[in-house]
Amino acid sequence: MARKTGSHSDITGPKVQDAALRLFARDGFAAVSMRQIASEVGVQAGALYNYTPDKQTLLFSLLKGHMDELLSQSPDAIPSHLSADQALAAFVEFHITYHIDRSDLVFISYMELRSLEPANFARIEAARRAYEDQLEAILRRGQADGVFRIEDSKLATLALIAMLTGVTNWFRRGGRLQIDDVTRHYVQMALRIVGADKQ
Amino acid sequence: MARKTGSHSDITGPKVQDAALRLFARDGFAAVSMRQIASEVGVQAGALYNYTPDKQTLLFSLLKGHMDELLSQSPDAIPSHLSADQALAAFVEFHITYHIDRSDLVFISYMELRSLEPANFARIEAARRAYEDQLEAILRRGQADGVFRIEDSKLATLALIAMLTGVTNWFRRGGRLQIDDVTRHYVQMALRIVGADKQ
DNA sequence: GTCTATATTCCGATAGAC
DNA sequence: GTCTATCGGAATATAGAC
Repeated sequence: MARKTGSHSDITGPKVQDAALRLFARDGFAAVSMRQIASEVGVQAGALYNYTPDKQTLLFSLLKGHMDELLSQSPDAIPSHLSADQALAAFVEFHITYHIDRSDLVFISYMELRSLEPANFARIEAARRAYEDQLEAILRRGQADGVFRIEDSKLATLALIAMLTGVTNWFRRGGRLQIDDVTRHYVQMALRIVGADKQ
Repeated sequence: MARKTGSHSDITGPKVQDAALRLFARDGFAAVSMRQIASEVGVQAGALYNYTPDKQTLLFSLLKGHMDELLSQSPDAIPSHLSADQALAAFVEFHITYHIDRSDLVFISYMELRSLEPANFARIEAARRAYEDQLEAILRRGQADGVFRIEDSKLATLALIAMLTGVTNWFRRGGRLQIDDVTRHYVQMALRIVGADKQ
């Protein structure tokens, strides 16, 4: 079926998101112009406004989509057949493998929160906290079961998240380490942090 | 001694740096205008150019000053009377206490590196790597002494730095935890990561 | 759906008076 | 050292032709 010339909404739409993500991560939201995004996509600036009402909403939709997918793919409850240390290992593996090929999204999710209007900011922050709460639930379960030796589960949660997400800052495919190596080491470090390593 | 009206270089200079740091951290380098900075300082935009040749150099001088002071205050060698675990504990305490009241600098040092010209970027990156090498030296010493059980000292260094620096993202003075509480917990977690905790 | 053209605003940086 | 004024350019977003 031939398509009318100049009608490419199902192609152009994702290209706009991809280009915006890449450019926002590379240069920062404020430094990227709508003309730059349009140029990457291969259209003129005016055409972008068929896909987003404004630049701010374009950023928000990227971050919202990221958090929604993260929350939909992460196990929202601890499977009952797993012990706390097994659940923690699974969380570490999930977190690293999910984020490792999304370093651009991780970067702008952390950095361009401030570029969001307050209402949009609040929605992203709430999603992030919900995700962190999943990890803290694992730590509390390990505390309760006597498997983990943690004094402050909130502090340990924040320390773990920072350690794990930091991988996206330096990991490069084809580098010295494979993803499996990285997850194995980080699982061990995570178990050690909570006092559950098997020596 | 009376001062000539309109002459305030020793007062205005630091105010320019302070205002630029705060605004860059809040809104991002590209989003902040020289007019905004001038307005914060209480002068007109043109007057800023008595203190910096351009906006880019203003950012670089902030980051360079930060790294220079960090490197000058951190112990550049491991005191010989300290064991590796004592040296690690000292590093953790230094890193947290140094950075905890400099969250703006930490933030822009991580985020606005990309806003630097390549030559300036390289200088900041080199300083950052030199700092990380100080931590890795401690880990290698612990490995050699048999005090630490680490498979990959580079990986452990990156994990530790990420975990420790993450404190600046959430710590607030007057909050639930005092700095001493935070450092105590993080020293324990750091020792656990390297396999040197005393159970 | 995309284009061209444009209204409006703001930017970094400089020149010259005081 | 700070001011006012300004140059040259680029920004977001919109209007209307096709």
